[in-house]
Amino acid sequence: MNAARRVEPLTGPVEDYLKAIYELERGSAVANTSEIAQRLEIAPASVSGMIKRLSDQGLLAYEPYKGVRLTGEGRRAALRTLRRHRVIEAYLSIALGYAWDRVHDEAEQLEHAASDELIDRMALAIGEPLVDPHGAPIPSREGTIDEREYHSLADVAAGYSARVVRVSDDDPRMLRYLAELSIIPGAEVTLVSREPFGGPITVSISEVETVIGPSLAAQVLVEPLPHADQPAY
Amino acid sequence: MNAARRVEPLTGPVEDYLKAIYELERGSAVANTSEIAQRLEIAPASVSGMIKRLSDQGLLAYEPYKGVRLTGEGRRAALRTLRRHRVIEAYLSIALGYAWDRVHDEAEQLEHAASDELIDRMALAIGEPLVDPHGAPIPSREGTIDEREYHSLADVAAGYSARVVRVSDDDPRMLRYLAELSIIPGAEVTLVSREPFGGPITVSISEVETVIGPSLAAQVLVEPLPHADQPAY
DNA sequence: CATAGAAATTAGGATAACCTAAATTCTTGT
DNA sequence: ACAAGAATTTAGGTTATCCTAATTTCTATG
Repeated sequence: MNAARRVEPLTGPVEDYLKAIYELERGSAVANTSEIAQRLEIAPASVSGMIKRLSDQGLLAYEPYKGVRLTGEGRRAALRTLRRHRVIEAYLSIALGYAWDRVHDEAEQLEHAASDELIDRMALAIGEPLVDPHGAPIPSREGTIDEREYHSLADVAAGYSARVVRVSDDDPRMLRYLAELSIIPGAEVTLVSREPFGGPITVSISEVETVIGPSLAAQVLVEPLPHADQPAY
Repeated sequence: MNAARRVEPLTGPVEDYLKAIYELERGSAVANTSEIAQRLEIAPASVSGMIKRLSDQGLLAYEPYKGVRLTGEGRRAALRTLRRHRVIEAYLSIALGYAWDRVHDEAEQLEHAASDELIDRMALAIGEPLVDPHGAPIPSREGTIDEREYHSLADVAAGYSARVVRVSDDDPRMLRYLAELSIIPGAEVTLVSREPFGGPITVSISEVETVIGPSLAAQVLVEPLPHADQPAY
């Protein structure tokens, strides 16, 4: 029963660190200094310093040279920021007509300035959506989040179909390209064929065939659709 | 033909200084160190330092011990921030149902984080209003602003009527009190009587009489309404 | 299993924005 | 016209966040 209720609000940079660490942890259990540095576009030495402070503040567990993990408190703070970010993205898209490749950068700024009241009003105004415009799940006000893991389009076997659930959100050019191909959350995609040795993948979306590279396909998360044979992967 | 287009965006604190100086200048031609310090709730010594930097950056004209004035560039920056602030206030109130005593503080944070695109979309979504919820004029995208000056309710002579055009916006408790009395922009107020020597003022708003102090009345700006005799003041 | 190269940390600095205390300049009343 | 008090500035510090360069630790390969 420690975790004295924080009085000082977290600064913008601190929120960014926690968010980055949360997402890196999901991929590999611990977040390394260099991964964090790369994601935040900051020198690794700066990350070492910040990590030490955050660990002193009880927001993360840190063993030098072995990476960091969020504590319960750090995780709550990260999810609070993630909720802000994704509610803002959804609001900008639904209520203000933003293009889906523009919402990320704007939300990146606003998430540090918006009050809880604002986030709640925004969420209410657009019907409390469960996902943001890229299909990423929005944490609840209470700090719970849908942590289901999905396969990517790169894992779908030839002849199988899948529904796009989520695409990676931070590269505007990629998002515009995906939108052109109608590869957006909710779309049904059938995998027509794949070339071996990491070659291109041919997919069909509403009767139109397109060829995409495997690294792009890896950024598109899908859920399997029913198929005569089993299993989908 | 100098004024090299600024590359670095201004920081939040710098925007706050410029906004404060703009408003102080309107009352007295120059803004003094202590006035700025008081308005920003910062030590005067800190203001001296900041003023020097802003003056080096060409945002304001500064003569030690004599106060500061905005340069053209400083004024443009101040109006840009003021537009952000007031568009946000109006949007929160109209589109998100914020109470009018809550919009100021929220806008104070968001004004430093919102992009031009966001401000423009917000303004468009609520029909490009000309004033914020407190009646303050919203600068245009091009940086022009309605600088008309108004008398306050404290200056209205007994027997005359006036329309409320604007109230001071930064004290939530005062705003709630004014709203209770229906002293809000657009309201018609008739000055029933006034006690001498800075005594209370009796006003009538939609047939209801209320007594208010002169310092509160001074925060309420009005425009005269037609009256049998002339002039209104 | 030793060591080269990668990863991480420490050391030493910079900048922005604040502070308090001390010194300076201005203003005003007699 | 001058001295007291008010206003302002200067001096010296602090904190948060970043940097580069140097050093230390880890790890994977021959």
